[in-house]
Amino acid sequence: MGAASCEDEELEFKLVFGEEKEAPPMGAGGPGEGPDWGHGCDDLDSEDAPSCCRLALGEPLPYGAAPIGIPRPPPPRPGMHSPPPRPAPSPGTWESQPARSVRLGGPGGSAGGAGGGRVLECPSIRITSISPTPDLPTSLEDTPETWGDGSPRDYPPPEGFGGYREAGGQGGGAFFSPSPGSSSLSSWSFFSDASDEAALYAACDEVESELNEAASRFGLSSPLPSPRASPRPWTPEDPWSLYGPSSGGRAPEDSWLLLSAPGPNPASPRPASPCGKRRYSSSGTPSSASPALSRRGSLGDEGPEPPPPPPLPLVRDPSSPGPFDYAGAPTTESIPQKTRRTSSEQAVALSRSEEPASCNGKPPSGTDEAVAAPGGLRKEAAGMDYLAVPSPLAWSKARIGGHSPIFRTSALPPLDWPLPSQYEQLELRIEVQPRAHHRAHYETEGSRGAVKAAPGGHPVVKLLGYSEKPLTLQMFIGTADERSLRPHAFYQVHRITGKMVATASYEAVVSGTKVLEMTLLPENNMAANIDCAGILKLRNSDIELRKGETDIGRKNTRVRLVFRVHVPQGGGKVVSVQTASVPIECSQRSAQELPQVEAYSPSACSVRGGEELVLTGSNFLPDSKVVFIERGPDGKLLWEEEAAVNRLQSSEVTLTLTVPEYSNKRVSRPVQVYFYVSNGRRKRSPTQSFKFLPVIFKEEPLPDSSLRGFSSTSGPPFGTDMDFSPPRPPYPSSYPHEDPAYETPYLSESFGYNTPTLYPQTGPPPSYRSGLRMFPETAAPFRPPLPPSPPLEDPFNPQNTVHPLPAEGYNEVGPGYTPGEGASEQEKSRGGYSSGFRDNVPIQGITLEEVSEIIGRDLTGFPARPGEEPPA
DNA sequence: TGACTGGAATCAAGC
DNA sequence: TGGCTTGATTCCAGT
Repeated sequence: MGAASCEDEELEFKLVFGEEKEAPPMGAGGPGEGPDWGHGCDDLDSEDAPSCCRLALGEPLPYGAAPIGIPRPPPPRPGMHSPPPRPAPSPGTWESQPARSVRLGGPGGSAGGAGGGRVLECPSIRITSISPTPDLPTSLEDTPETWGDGSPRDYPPPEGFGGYREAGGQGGGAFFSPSPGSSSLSSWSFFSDASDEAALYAACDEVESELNEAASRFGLSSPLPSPRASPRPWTPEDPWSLYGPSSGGRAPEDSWLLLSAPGPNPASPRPASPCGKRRYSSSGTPSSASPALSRRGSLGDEGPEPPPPPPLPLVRDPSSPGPFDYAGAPTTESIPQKTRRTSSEQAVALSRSEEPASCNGKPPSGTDEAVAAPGGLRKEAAGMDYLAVPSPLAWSKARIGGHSPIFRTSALPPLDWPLPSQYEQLELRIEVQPRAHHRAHYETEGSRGAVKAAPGGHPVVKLLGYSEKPLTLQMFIGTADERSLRPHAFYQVHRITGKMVATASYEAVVSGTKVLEMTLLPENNMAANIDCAGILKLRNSDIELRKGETDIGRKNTRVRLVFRVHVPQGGGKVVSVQTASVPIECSQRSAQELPQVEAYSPSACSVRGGEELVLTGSNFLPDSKVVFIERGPDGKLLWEEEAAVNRLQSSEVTLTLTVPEYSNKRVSRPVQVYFYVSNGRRKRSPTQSFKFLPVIFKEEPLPDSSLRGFSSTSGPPFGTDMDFSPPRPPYPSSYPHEDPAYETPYLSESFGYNTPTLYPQTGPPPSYRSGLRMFPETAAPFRPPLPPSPPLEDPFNPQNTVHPLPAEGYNEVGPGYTPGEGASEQEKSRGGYSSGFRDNVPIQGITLEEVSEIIGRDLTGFPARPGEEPPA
């Protein structure tokens, strides 16, 4: 077992660094020497072992697998990012994110044992001559926590492949080192001696030009073909076929359950519920299992999390196999007492404090408290307190900075790898979006059918720019939070079959995520009707119990359908494009109770208010309220005003209201505010953006911005001009839980205000705004309902990546307005904001200087909120 | 008969 | 400590 694993590992390494030479013979690492891939499986018959164990045994993985030696995707569990290279101590150097140590197989390493193998330090890989992300703090180097070393994430769950249910202590005590089929990073662990490390360095030096590619492999698919897979006649050159037979280990409908059925009773799809209802604490873990993580516990309430348990000997690479690749990892003793909070309060605290700390994009796992802002941000009234998750923008940036969607057929990107929806002429587009609600079914329930489209029928996905031959369209359930798009830990796609289902599909399991594969046929214009995809809800407690799982399921009920296709380009390369649907609320309750705003018009009006605003959506009640709010950079509620709803012109799907007057009618710039519909406490719609315009402004599209090619709806954070963070979906509705204050900051680029603000950024997609020309007295065009196919913005698509705000130009009505003109250097450095401000102010009869004079304080350098005058 | 749906009961946990 | 509230999960019945 060990030997085989080692061989694979070595091959993997070669590929990662572009060494396409013939793989050397089996590498070192005999039994007891190599990582104990098979830990936890020792007592399992290889035939019956779950995939994870087969993996460990050197058998193929479902996903990806073409030629031997192709790195396997790391993301053992949905949501776990593949780690990017990190800056090495020496300038201009990238260093991989290896497992720092590996517990080698040894006596006692079997499942259930405590694992007694020796621990080896794993070498780091340095890739030179690469300009690292400048803003990645070098402290990363010194903070193992950055990648969660020693954190709960590091301890793979025992459930093994697909084991999202309580494992009942399976394999407790045994550690699993990265699977041989795991990501390339797991390779590090394999090079446990100096020579290997030297080889690594040498290899790295050779592949400078392929760094990106190499980086992309930090966690790519397994080279190992799945034994179950079968060739796909219709896609001879489909990249997936290149994955080898595996093709994701296409499995029968119930394969997921089969594979995932962990624990003592794999035959039973679910543990018997003691009393009909399953108790959270029924997991058998001392620490009342997941939800123990108190649903509403707060950092403040709980205080700082106690220091993490002493680091276990095995510290796995974050990118290395996770839950699904491990088996036999300790359960009970290392289940992290995840102090999670589902409230936005928590989310914000984490988010804000985390961003700087998680430059690699990975939250300091297990140490949420550590990064939680003391005194965290209060939970504001607006929005539901659904889970808002941290926004590892920096992580995204570091991770995919500039990476093109071109991959080798032998190393397709993992599911959590952000991909553009468009590349050159290729574009994967959702022609018909799914409904905003789809009640997912539990395993204990029958299927609740396929996801449907808003206008009826089902979602339709189309690949543009290619029609040569059939391709495989992959679909999985992704997250809909503000973090980068990734497989959802609590939802899986569910294949729907039946006579009413016209689209043939196959199920595959890719790194623990169920993937539905369909075929895009040229005769169908490379379009697929997604009538075969339902959504399965996994029990929160099962998922949260997984080792390394940091997401929470509570209130994390929003998903997106993610579609991905790999288009062969010749030369052994493919272009991988991906798109995601609008968010889909999957809970029954929320779907029934939460008001949803799907469209509204206008999107802006004069600060005087008084205009009629029409909202269309659902779940509006006779006593629904519409509240406008504005928040400051610190998230503080600056202004709140309830709009007057015209009940006579309102219905369950329409609300007609009068826009309230803005608090400060002397603003010189458009003011971004938000509104939400409230059906009562905790029953609020996602916030929608709205703008109050000063009389002097009108709105029209900006000329092409340099950001367009890269920006996402998240906008370039921290004043950087490039942000590859996954785009936020361009739809009006946001997250029901989202509180504007906790939104991703954006830059009001239109004003060149380069200081990052924490203004929330929700609201409609730029595409809705483009062309918007708004005078205070001129209503904007009606915002379309959730579009049938609002293309997701993507970092690589210059056409649909208009920054929300930047997309809007505010041209002064009066003559002579030239942002930045005559501005001081300082002003220019701020993008002319000040100058614009000052230039405009006089129109309203007062200048900044005058204000300064009045209040006796120099405000010229004061970074006032965009769109608002300094206090007078 | 089985899949699909909608509704609601029950439970756990926070407030 | 007990009641209320909320969200998750399970169950039931109708189509």
